[in-house]
Amino acid sequence: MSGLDQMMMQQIEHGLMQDYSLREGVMQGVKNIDSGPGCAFSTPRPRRRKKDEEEETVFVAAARIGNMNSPPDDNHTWRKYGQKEILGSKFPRAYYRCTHEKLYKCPAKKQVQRLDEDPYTFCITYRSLHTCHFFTTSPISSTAATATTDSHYGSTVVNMAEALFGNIDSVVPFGEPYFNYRSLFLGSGSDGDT
DNA sequence: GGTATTTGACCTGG
DNA sequence: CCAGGTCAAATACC
Repeated sequence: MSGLDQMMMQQIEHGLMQDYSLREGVMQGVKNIDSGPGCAFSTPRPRRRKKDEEEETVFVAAARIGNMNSPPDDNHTWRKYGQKEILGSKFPRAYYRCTHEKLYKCPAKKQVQRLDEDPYTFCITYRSLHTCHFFTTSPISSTAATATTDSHYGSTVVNMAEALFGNIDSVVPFGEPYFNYRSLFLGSGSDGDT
């Protein structure tokens, strides 16, 4: 098994995330949710919630030029699977899942909530870890992937390796300039904005 | 025709 | 019971 590899991936992804987060000027706050009470599987719908999953809340400010209507994209493709209006927020919260969730069993999910205080700022909460780290359309995993005969993926793996080794700039073309980010926490009430 | 997105309903947790 | 989260069906766009 490539458990080590997976772990490495996670670390790398984390680093990468921080990397691009810094690029965009993002304030990052990681909150690990840990609940003790275990849930029995008696329910007909084992919809697990509050596990030892990792939750990363990232505040990112989108540019006020054009794409402010949509949150900045990371190195993954997301498919919106729901939207709900959150109490206390003027804007609805969007729920996204990895596009390749079914292909690569990528449990990665993210919630995008626009701050009512700053419509230009998005509160993106990343949940779970990505099994598909880069390449929105190409799979990862050297040979673990189902496609082993497709030489097309060969270059992908190489690129990935380069990305992992620090050549991320080559594979992560951030063409969207984000600026003007504000780190504000709603609910704190300690913000003397007058 | 296929895929992604949209909207409502349903379910779970607090 | 309320709020939040997820799924499913329908629709729009590619």
